[in-house]
Amino acid sequence: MTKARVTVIDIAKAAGVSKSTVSLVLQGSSLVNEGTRSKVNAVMRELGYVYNRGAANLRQAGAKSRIIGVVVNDLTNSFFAELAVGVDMVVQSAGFVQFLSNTSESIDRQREVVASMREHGISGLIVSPARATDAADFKPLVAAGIPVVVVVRNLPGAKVSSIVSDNRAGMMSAVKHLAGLGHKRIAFLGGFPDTAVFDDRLAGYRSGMEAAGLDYHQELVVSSAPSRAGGVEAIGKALVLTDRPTAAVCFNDAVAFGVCDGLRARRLEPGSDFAVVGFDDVIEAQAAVPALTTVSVDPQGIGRRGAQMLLKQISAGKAEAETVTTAVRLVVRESCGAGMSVKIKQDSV
Amino acid sequence: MTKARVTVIDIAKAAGVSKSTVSLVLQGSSLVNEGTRSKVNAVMRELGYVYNRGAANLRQAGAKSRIIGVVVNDLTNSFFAELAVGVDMVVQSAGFVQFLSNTSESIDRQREVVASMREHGISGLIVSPARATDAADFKPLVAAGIPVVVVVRNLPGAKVSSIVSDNRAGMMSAVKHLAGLGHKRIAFLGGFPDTAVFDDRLAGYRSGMEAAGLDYHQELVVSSAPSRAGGVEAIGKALVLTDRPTAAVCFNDAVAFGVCDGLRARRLEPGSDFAVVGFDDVIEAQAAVPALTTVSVDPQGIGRRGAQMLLKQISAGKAEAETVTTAVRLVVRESCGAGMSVKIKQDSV
DNA sequence: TTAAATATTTGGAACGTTCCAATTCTGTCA
DNA sequence: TGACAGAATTGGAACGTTCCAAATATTTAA
Repeated sequence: MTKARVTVIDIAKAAGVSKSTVSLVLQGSSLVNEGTRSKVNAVMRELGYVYNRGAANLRQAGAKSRIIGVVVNDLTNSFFAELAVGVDMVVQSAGFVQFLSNTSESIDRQREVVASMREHGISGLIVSPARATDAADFKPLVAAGIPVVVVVRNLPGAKVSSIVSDNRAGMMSAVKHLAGLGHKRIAFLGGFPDTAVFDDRLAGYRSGMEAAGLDYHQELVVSSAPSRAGGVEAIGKALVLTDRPTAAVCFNDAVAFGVCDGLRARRLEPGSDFAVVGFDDVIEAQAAVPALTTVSVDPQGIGRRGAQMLLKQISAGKAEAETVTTAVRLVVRESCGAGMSVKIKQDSV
Repeated sequence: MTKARVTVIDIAKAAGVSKSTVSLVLQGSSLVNEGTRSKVNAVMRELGYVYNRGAANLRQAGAKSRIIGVVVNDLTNSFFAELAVGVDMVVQSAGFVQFLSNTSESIDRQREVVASMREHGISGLIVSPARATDAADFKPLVAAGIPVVVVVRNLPGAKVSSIVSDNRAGMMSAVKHLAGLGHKRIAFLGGFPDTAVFDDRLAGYRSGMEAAGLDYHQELVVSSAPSRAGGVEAIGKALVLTDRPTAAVCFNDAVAFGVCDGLRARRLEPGSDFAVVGFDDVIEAQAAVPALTTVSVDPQGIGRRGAQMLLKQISAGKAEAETVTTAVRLVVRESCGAGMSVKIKQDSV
């Protein structure tokens, strides 16, 4: 059953050449004679040779494992699944393979996973860090010359490359859109205030309000868990305000869905009675009823971009930390009140 | 920048012992003196030692890489993302890491990916094969003593373990449920007829009809792509039948969503005017309007189960091919006409 | 106090590859 | 024909670990 592995030496013997020659063939060297090459290849096929990257990697002693580590904080979220697919695309076509792990927002698990990947000799790492990740956590990696690209959530203070979507501009355009529909009291709902992403989106909200000539009211921003349940909670608080909002931008789509739930529970129809805009454009956003108006961030694109950046750093051998923010765009669907917009505008004219 | 790797020899030297002793410590052998062990550990921490699994694996020459390959045909589909998460859970807690790749239904890519994984010395493989995968494709792997577990789609003829959900029973219960609501003409919509999964589900449909004492009509089964678009197409064909169906079981949830779209396009409300039942219970199913009645298959559970099975085979060293079908359960929500059911039943009493 | 038993440690020799320096072929030119 | 350049090939010596058999240190029993 457990057949002895067929090695480069076996095939050398069978082909009547030396192991060095076989090795040369393996790496496609131009030094080897055409005839020899094809004979060796034939023998390899015949004996069912499989290349042992571990051994090769051992000798080459460098960052040549051709393995890319990918660590995400929540693979169940289709946003991150898409991201992983994007990474896989470019990584695969560059002849690398991807180690993928899920941390479920646990920093401990993240640490384990990263350590394990390191032991396996990854050539680079793409990570969407778990909440509250210490910026210094990836220090040893970069010190060892392993490029790291942080995506989605940035890690202020860490000297690594990162790709984040333009949270500020996205939220700003959402607010401006709502203002353009005639809304004056626009709430910002959901999200944990201690994260960089929250700060960016909130800043976008403020700029948007300002640009639309609307006042910023502290009570209109109500934070909560960035989840569906959090959305329900947030809209609940917002609706008891003496001067009720008529629209809301939400921290993300999950919150937005929760907000819709909460509205319905109070006999308000999202879209016609209250405008809601999400952020992320997850797959469910367009299938939902009403279809969610949201800021689309193209996670697959981020994945591809991050992978490209990482590969570039790997081949350059130099980890020049760069930060890019990717463009986002507002996708207008129904939840912002496409129909209602006309009515409001007529009223105000 | 590129620091010299610190090896077991370095730490041996620094700790004043031999490399063999360090190695013993590394594998937690009970042979080594407690004092020595802690000294060695201290030095390791101090010098920032990182274990080189490649080298270890090379020596151990066996299936001890602690890498599990996971290959899915469509990671964008949240069903498979969930599955991967399930695998990751058990694999990770057993101290393995997961190589994950996506084939996007391409057999070529699947071949590449599997070959690459093999070169990296995976200890085992979990795969949801791309459509039209040749059963013999995994022969070399098992011949080399690498356990393979096929999930979701089975590969008739391949001598590997597999886990599939109980497609037959699931579809049967769906049909029986609809029949119980008073429906007589129940269609089977969507799916490609050349797949094993299709055959199973169709068989379940037939048994269900039979059990309910309903006739099987060839024209009531209309196949199509197993996608949303396919669903639209299928319901279109079904509605022009002279003797229209009043309900449908669908190949999967995507088809079911398409069927709902198609119904609405014809001014029919899914649920009240026409009952539809899906299969898979993807995340969107419960958030949709109307919430989809569907057969829940717990992809994460399949992932966990598959991983356990694989790990068992790995540790046993023996690949006893076993096939398990996991239980499914019908989740009744709105799209089968929860409200309508009462009415129909009253009518028929 | 010594032999036997047990606990601990230790040098090599692998594992399968790549790299280097050196060697053996070719054919060409004088 | 001999010398020489280039093309093609080749035998070790790594790489960082584990394993084995053997050596050494420490106890225990008599």
